[in-house]
Amino acid sequence: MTKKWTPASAADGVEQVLKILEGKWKLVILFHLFGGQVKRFSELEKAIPAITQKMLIQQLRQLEADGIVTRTIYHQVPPKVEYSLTDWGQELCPALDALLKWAENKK
Amino acid sequence: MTKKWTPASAADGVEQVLKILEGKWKLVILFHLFGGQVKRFSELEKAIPAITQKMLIQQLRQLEADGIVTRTIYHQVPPKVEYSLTDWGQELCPALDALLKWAENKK
DNA sequence: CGGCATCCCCCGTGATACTG
DNA sequence: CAGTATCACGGGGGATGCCG
Repeated sequence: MTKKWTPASAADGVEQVLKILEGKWKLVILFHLFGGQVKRFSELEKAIPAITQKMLIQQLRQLEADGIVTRTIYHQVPPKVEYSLTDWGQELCPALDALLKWAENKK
Repeated sequence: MTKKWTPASAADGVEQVLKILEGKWKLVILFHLFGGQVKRFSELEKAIPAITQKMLIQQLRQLEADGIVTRTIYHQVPPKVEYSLTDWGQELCPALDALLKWAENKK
């Protein structure tokens, strides 16, 4: 069943979501992790050449704080850190798919 | 069928969408217009007390430019302008619904 | 290799006052 | 009623350099 919204509460809810997705690079990062992919910090850097280290870290930390990505640290030399999506993060995929389909319908 | 994405193209597509939804007030406005509602400028002002005139206009203009809302002007005194969603704008509703449902699934 | 700190600039937002 | 114009500010984001 579709939930009952007031304009205010619905906008509030989606606003929370968009705040999570906000930030120039979050989506790019997410799409690189969708499908259960696990990537190292340096792999993400290579995959997204235009991003700066500062931004990559910052956005990853926010995604982590929001419970979307998981950070796994291997205490070894050289250091190794892997990023992957949480289950909840994976479930975001269909929602973004809906947005993409909507965008394609434009014309 | 689900479209085939490269991380880059998918991120690009959704980024365009988020750019459209961006802006502190767009979502609030949209939810006030969903379901075929037609609202006058002053009605939107009353419905969203915290917004300033400048912001309301600006966001409405951007939504209009993006093809999401329609602006109807009645040349009379006093002036009267009505805002409503385009068909494409209405179709955005289910996509936002998907985001809301995802957010509810958190915990 | 992975991450933090600092400086700086730009733009989105807000407050206020004025107009057709 | 439905805008436009102007000023001011705060924070997101970029560049660069240093640490464990």
